[in-house]
Amino acid sequence: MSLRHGLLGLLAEGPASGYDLTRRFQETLGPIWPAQHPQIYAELSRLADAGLIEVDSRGPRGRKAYRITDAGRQEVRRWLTEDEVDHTLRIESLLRSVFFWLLEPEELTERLAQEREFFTKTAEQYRRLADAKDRGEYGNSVQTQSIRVATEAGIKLFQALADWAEWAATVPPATPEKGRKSAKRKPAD
Amino acid sequence: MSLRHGLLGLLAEGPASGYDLTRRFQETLGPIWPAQHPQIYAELSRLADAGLIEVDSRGPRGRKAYRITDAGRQEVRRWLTEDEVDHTLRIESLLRSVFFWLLEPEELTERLAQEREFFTKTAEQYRRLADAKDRGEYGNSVQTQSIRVATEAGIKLFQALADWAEWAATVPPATPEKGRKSAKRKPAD
DNA sequence: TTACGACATGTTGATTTATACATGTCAGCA
DNA sequence: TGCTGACATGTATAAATCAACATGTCGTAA
Repeated sequence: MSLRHGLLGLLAEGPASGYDLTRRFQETLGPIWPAQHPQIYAELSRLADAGLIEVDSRGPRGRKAYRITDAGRQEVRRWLTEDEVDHTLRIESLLRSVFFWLLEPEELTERLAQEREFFTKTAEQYRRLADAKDRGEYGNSVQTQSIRVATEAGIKLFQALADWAEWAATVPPATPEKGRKSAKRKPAD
Repeated sequence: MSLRHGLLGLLAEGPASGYDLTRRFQETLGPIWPAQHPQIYAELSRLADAGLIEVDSRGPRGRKAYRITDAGRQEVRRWLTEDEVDHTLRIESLLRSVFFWLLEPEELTERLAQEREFFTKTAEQYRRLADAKDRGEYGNSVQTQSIRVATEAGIKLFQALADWAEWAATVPPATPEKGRKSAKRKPAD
């Protein structure tokens, strides 16, 4: 249900078409909340049916821009203030790390180096974006400021992951079963 | 497809039943890769059909423990070494932060305080777990060491988010449209 | 003028994930 | 003995997501 509210939130800034929203979801929100255009168009129809948005204008090439309604504005605010935040993450890198013991030391080193590079680069990107915003390149509307705050999260998050990959590479390879009894599990019950 | 490999990875440690695996997905992997039991049982059937796992033993109450096959072991390793990591995240907290400008300053303060508390607590939990592991409470098998590494990611990740929430609370509330022109967007095209 | 690429919106089907329902077993205790 | 709660596995249904297909418009540059 977050896509629904994400769309409403973006439309609270001003009218936009499905195409616009798709681009913003891919460019700005892509790393934190991916969404493809079929899902977006479908959700826009549902939002319109529910009266939370309405067609604002029709442009060339069948372009339809939607505008948020009062009910819609109320609904985003309700979401932000009343709905519980779902803190579930889904990070494939971390899932994989649980199985690192299956890799040979060299394979692990290689993998961690790749991960570290990716995370470092991504953190860099966010840092550059934040700098541009701090220089005022995107104006200083309230919306821009919120995105600046979100960007800071991106920086800190990816920097943390980069630090993690660096740290993980320093962990000495486990000497399997060093005289200790293995973690072999017998079936419970 | 990650659930499939997650299950294979867990089974690489030793035989386990759907029930066991469900618990481990909820307890250990829950925060980084959620999965409910219907999905797990279904995937186990598919894995068995594919010959990547097989029934190891049958216990009381219809309990079926699965064992990974050689093909399965090969498949997890292939996944870890050859498949590209999907770095897409999905973080509702961050999605919401893009819309913070819709909140009154007091509402925002409240929200950020809640977020910070949650992230701090979670980081704490991981830290305690890591300490216990470092004291050797879980033995020192290679598997335990991998989980220790994953735990470190949890610590760093949630600490970064906690720091972010703390930092965000210090950002002065934007004075909307201070003589500058608004970010109101006209429909492109 | 015609061909191309960007714009723009949709449908279809497959896969994945989540929620709710349903069933039965076994251990321990009252 | 009968009840309860944890164990254990599944099905059914709905919702969310993704990949692929499909269609048509408009501007522009060769």
